[in-house]
Amino acid sequence: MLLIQNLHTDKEAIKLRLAKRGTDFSALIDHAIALDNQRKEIQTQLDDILAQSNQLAKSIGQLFAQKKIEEATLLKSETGNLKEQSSALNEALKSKEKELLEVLYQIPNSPNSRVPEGKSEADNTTVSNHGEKPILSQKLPHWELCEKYNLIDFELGVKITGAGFPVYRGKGARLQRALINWFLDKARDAGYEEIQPPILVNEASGHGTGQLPDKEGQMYHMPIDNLYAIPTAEVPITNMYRDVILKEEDFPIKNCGYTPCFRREAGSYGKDVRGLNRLHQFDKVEIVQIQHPEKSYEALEEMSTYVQGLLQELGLPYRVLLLCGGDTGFASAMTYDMEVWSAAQERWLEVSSVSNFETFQANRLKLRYKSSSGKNQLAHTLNGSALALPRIVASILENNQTAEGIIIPQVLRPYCGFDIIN
RNA sequence: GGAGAAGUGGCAGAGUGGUCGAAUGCACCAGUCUUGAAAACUGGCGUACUGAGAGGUACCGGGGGUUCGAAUCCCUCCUUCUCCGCCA
Repeated sequence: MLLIQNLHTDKEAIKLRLAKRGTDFSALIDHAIALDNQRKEIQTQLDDILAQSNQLAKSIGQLFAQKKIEEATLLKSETGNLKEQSSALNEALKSKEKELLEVLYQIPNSPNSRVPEGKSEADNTTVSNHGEKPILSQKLPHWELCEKYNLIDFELGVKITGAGFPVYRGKGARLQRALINWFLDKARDAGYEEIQPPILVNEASGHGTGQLPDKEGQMYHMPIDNLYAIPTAEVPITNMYRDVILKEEDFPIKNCGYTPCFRREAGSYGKDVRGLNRLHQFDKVEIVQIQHPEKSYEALEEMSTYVQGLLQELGLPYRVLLLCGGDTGFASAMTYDMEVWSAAQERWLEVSSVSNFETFQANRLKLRYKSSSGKNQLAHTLNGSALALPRIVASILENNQTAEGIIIPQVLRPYCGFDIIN
């Protein structure tokens, strides 16, 4: 959520930056400012009435103490009017605040100046390309390879749960475990503290990172206890810092965590959901940083470099995209996507998204730090996948297929305990 | 799941309807003293909204209520502790 104070002071600049998303948010911003001005006015009136009430109550108290019952009773009769006014104003204030919040919830983060203008993924900038696309004699898509080598059983998952809940078995399961462990070890080496968070979160956490209220339909919800299955470890890990005031020397905070992730993916169809391309349950190692505002873009680059290092070690051809305004996530100010080449599908698959949210999340989270001047200021939050498993697996299987079997990347062999799937 | 007790500032802890945003102690910050430190002394020491400022308002686990007035009374939810039950 954008800061209403910033909308007051930087209105035009923010409008200009938001325009890069390809949608005009001017009207919403003007509306928000108008609502906030109305809110302030009501607030001032209410404060004034409450001040009068408090004064009166104090006087009544004193009169009672002095046993001046009659005078006190007289004053009491004056309070009715004030009470009516204050409860009316209070209601007006609450509804105005709610109205304002609803408008603010609709305004996405304002993109960083380096973010290119554009409406859709077609307008993303390719920052770099790495590695060679393999030339294969046989090109089986990963879902056929999974069946051939009995690695992942999609239909068994349908039987047990439903589409998008695959069953990993044998070397398929071991490869999963190997990837998770390798990712976590690499993250730890890079200075990230390993976290094992809960994978069910409460409503407050959903609001903290912005999944609620707008993306409610994308999460699995357990109404009996009003808990949500996390769509990413970002939710529980970032929420560790909800309502926290950090010291400046606490920066940077670097956390990583492996969790299963659950996404309803309502509305997806076709080739996008084939095989491992899009699942309802998948595994991911996430990296999260809480940073000083002056250091957050440095951190973004560092995280991008880190993720690319993983892809290089896995030997997967990949490209880095700087997302355009329209494709940048709602809460993000700037996002790099890493996509790996899927040799049999002959398409790029997104395996990581590294974003700087600046204060957008911190504002909702009330995640602040005490600056050297002693003032509490919002921190910056960043996160990225490092990495999401399914598409990495798809890419390894497809790119490394040979007549003899699927060659396991060197770095994973000690973790897998085998070097080929055949 | 059942029964009981409790939740107050960074921590400890007083406060059971009226000058209480909250005593006191510890911690912390600044100053005095000291070559320096410690001790002692003096002062400061929560967050948010609002206002140019003085100030005003809200917050004593969350929400709601009673009252002229609530940390204090009532309802409800959450959390913690003790006992019982169940259980990886």
